[in-house]
Amino acid sequence: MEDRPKPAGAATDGVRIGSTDLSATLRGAGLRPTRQRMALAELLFAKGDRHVSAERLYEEAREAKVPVSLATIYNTLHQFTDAGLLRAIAVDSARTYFDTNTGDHHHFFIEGKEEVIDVPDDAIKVENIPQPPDGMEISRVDVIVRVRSLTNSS
Amino acid sequence: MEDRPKPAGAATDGVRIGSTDLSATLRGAGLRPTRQRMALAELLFAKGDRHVSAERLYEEAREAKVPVSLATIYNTLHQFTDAGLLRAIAVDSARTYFDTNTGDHHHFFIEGKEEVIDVPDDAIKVENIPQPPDGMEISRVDVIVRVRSLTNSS
DNA sequence: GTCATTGCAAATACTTTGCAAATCA
DNA sequence: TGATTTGCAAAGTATTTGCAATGAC
Repeated sequence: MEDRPKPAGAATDGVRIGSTDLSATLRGAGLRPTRQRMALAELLFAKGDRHVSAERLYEEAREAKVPVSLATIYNTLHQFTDAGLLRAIAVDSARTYFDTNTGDHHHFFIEGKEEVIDVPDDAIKVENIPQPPDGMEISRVDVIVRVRSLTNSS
Repeated sequence: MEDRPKPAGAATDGVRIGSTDLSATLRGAGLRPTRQRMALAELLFAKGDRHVSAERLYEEAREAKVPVSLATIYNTLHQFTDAGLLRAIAVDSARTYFDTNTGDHHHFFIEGKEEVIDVPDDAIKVENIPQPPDGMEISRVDVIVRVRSLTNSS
């Protein structure tokens, strides 16, 4: 486990990453702005909010001619997540999706297409969240609205 | 894929399985009441609402001296799920949990212990669920309240 | 007896890890 | 230069599948 250092100065929730100053952002997160981290950050944050799997980001990196291995993709995604630049979402017990929007919001999960998209406008409100079990505190509340296409019924 | 037949007469949501009539329940779901299906159904439904992983059920079966293979555990869990006797929950992108309560309710997920428990009383209400994307219908809304112990902070 | 079901072992999908080579400050 | 990071290949974990043997009716 010599990879994946816990960054000291982790960013706080809801940070928005500009398409510039990536270098500074990485440094602020305690991560050296290396070629692959810069390139991956660019891919992740340049296009607005996204939900990517490791494999998808790997493909995009290949398409963009960014030299990077799948192992590095995984390491980087986790480093970014630990740094608060990404958020991991568990919708599908098969792969992990990483969300570039770390703010408070919820998701649609499109069954069949295995795709995650944001619920717009943060419309959803969850009421009456119960007391967590004894000695526990709530770390996050996730709402997943699973949808399927009206045709092509599974 | 000669295993895992889609049962014809799938049970409707919210069915409660009594500790008896397992045989009839299985038949009703289009599944032959075989030794292992009966035994697994017994393990699953006799003790009230539970959230089990395949591996956990496998252990329980071994402890109960039920002769069954892990492959059959997986097949059976999926057959029961397709039949509406179980519900699969994705909380942790690592393993799938199966819930014996198929009714409308939500979950706590205890980080660290990797354990799923029901939110009591169906207290949670989700408001303002937005329109699904075009040509899509909502199949389910899942709320996961992630909790962690106050001590032992991760 | 026939067809569904089971179990094994091999295969698959995703993710992690050890370690040597390359890179960054 | 010295510490971090990368990449490869191997390992690991959860799950699925092919197919011969077994079991249900």
